[in-house]
Amino acid sequence: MHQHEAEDCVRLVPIFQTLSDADITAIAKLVRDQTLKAGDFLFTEGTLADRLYILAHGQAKVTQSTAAGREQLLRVLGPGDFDGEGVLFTKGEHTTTATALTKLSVCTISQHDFQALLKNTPALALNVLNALGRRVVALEAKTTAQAVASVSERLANYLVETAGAIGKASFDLPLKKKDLAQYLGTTPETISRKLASFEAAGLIRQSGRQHIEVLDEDGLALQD
Amino acid sequence: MHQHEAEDCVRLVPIFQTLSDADITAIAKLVRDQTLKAGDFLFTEGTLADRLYILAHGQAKVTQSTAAGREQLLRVLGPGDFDGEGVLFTKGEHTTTATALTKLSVCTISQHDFQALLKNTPALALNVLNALGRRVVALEAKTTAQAVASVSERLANYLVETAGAIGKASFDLPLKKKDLAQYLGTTPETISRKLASFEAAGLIRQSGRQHIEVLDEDGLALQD
DNA sequence: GGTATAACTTGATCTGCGTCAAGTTGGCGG
DNA sequence: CCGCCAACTTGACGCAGATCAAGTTATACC
Repeated sequence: MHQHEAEDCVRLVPIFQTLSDADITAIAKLVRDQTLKAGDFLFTEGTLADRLYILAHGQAKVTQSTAAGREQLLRVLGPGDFDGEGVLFTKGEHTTTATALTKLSVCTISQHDFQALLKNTPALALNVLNALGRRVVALEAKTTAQAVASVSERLANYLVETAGAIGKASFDLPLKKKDLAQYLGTTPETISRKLASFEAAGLIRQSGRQHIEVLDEDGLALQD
Repeated sequence: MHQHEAEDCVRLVPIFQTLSDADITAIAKLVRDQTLKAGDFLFTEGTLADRLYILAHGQAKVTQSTAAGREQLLRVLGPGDFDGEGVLFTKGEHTTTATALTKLSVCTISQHDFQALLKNTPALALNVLNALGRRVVALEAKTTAQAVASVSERLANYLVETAGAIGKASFDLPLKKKDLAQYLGTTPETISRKLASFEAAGLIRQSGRQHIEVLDEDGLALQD
């Protein structure tokens, strides 16, 4: 059962997906898996980074905080996402904190084992390069948006993207407003106000705590 | 001479540095090198990304712009830095623009050749992973700083870092104020004012257009 | 070495959004 | 089904920093 969990986890992850069955079984043996409940930490800023974390089920958020104590949400991990690439280069400390948003299961591989894997499995190294490449592109886009776009723009854009990712115009926000605020680099109050004004403008409809219906995607796209 | 340039270029680059002489000579044969003058583009957003760019001499800036037309400076490339990792994964378009800041020479390798290199040289793949890992960490830090720190903080921090990187308290800014403003996510006017106020507070001394002397590093570090 | 021009400075004004504070609501545990 | 509490909303206010405008240097080029 445990073993089975581990193999599931390995099969789920894009960076392992193109590998042979034999490779996957071998990797599964190196994997340790654990279950966390919402609010638990996968790892925290400043601690030794010596394992790679792979999410099997559930969601987690990755944050970073400044001396001033404010926190920025960098990305949300879903099933198949991984983090902890501090492991990949010079052994060092985590520069971010990962917190479970839901009950979740996560698989980990030690730095040592993962580096050995990379050496023996060239295809894996390419897969990881691809994944990191995408991370860089996504982060660059986020940095740019943060710096040059207004909160309205960022929020409107987020709604359109999320609707697109989910595939329909009516959906539940995957994040609490507080987390969404951290993600967009603003405050819950401002999120509230902007959503209210979008609704007043007939661009969206809100109901319940988290439910949003996008009525006018084009209108949202041209929010200043 | 041309060949010599190429080999220089390959030797300069950290991702190639741990490789054997034989490998380096082989790689140098795949490299194409060119010279650009300040203001020229290495590549532009939206064009096909099919080469890896490695800076041999000079400096370049990497920027990204939004629909609204505003531009964000993501990073400055110096000798040995590389970019264009769009090449590394699914063939796609550049999501950023790179512009020469000075006269510079750059070496490029085609996607095809680079992927072949990666397959045949496992050590190279690891080096590239390390470099990308560092890029991710740096970008995460930049995103966080952008979102939660004031302009004063970001500017003060930039001055301290730059002084540290150069190794002395008195140095020339490597960037025009306009570019520095784009990098820090603000405007040239604000940079001017903040520098003036740092000088008034006795934290720095300015002379000429670009010259800065850091007088009180600790004082800068605790700018709000 | 003078002068044209981009780079920068300084000032005045305006505004988005953060902050603090005081409600209000939804949903879950008992 | 009720009451409690975190999550959210709404309002009032202030300020960092953007913007617009009008000088004031530097530096590069003839």
